[in-house]
Amino acid sequence: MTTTSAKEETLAVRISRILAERIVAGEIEPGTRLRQDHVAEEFGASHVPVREAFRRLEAQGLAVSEPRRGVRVASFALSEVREVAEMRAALEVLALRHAAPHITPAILDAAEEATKAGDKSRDVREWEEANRRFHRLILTPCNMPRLLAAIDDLHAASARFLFTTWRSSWEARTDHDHRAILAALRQGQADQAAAILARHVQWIGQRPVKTPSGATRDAFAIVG
Amino acid sequence: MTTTSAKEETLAVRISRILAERIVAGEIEPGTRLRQDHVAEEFGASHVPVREAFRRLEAQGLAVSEPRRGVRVASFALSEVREVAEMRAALEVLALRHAAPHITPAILDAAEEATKAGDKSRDVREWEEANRRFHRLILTPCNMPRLLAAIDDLHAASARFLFTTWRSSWEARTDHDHRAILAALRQGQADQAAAILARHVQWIGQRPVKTPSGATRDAFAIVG
DNA sequence: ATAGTAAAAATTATCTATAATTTTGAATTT
DNA sequence: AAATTCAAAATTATAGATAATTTTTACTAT
Repeated sequence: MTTTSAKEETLAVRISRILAERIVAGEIEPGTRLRQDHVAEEFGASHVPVREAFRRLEAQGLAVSEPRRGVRVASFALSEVREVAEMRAALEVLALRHAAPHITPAILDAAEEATKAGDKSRDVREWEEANRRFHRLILTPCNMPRLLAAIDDLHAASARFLFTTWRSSWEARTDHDHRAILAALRQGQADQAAAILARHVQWIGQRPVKTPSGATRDAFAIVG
Repeated sequence: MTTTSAKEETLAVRISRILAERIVAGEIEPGTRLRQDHVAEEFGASHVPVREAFRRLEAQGLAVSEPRRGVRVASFALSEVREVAEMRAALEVLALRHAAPHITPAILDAAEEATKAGDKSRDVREWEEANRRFHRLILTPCNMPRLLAAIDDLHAASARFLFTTWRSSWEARTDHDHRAILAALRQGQADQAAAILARHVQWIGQRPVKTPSGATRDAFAIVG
């Protein structure tokens, strides 16, 4: 997600950001058509910036577009969840390898705080926010903007799967992986930390879930 | 204009593809402003599809856009070249691991052909085409569309660096890495193939080069 | 001469309007 | 009753026009 300053944000960027949040949160079901005039009306805009927003969502993998047939919310199969998880593992490991030498004790403390916040979380949304904060904290020092942007998009996709599955039912749990990663980093064992991270990100849960429309289907989520 | 497009390709897609080719080929220098009305006029279109094309280029990392200040061709520093190379290594290794079990002898033969074509190439463009064909052939069987799309974008970025550097001066050379990768795959040694691929993709050459505007600067390129 | 400032030109971002295409739904036929 | 066809409605894609902003240029003052 390319974040521009809130004030100097173009209309297309704002629209795409808000639509992305809704799709990730599971408020709009996969396959739902996004109709440009409806979206335009909602935001009090014309459809030109809406179309640009659609192109952004498309690039993020949150929407798919067919010429002359419009745009719909991207669907996802188990295979795609796995794909995103494996890509995250590969890229986060790369980022951590480069970040490790630049991670300060202050960063590790902040990451510890994020882990605690995750353990205390009351719902999925809270947990996801803390989890993303943890990952961002330990990866950002790699100083590779393109890599971090790619990881951000994959995180959004992961969060989508997560929210779809644990929409209402959520019970806090202590995140042993996060603590193990921090312990390894504190001891300067970057390889060990990377290995745990790789496994951690690919943890996939699976359970039946109710869709917003009432149907029941098999769902799954990455929880790392 | 006559909107009877022979293909089912939208105008925005065609414009972004052609602009991407130019940027990758080094025909437009980094930092050059892309002015929507000029582009629109050239393609005989209005600026709406042009703006959409710009959003696509932005997502591919080939252009950068600032609100109200327009879009310019993305510049690149050595650090960014390295970043792309490392991302490619991480993702191509992942793709190869999944592709390996599904690679048939016919695919390996085709990849061998691509390698030979690369060895015979008379200019960079020819070599790059053969090189990309080789990588696509051995990676496509992984059957992970999102991963392959990400790799494609990284290839485009790599090609950009390559063309900038070896624009005119090119001498063919036999690609030992490609042959070693194929040999390992023929013997069912996927890990070995992946290891060579990872190193191969990160090979970075460095040399002084003349820019289109006449200046001389240090350039570099991934050649794998 | 150089720096600062204001008017002019160019450019971006958006809106309104129009053409083309697809989807929907009813009427007709098998 | 099911399938097919054709017209109407909805929707997408593009064009043309307008307002806002930035960049450039020219002018003035030091």
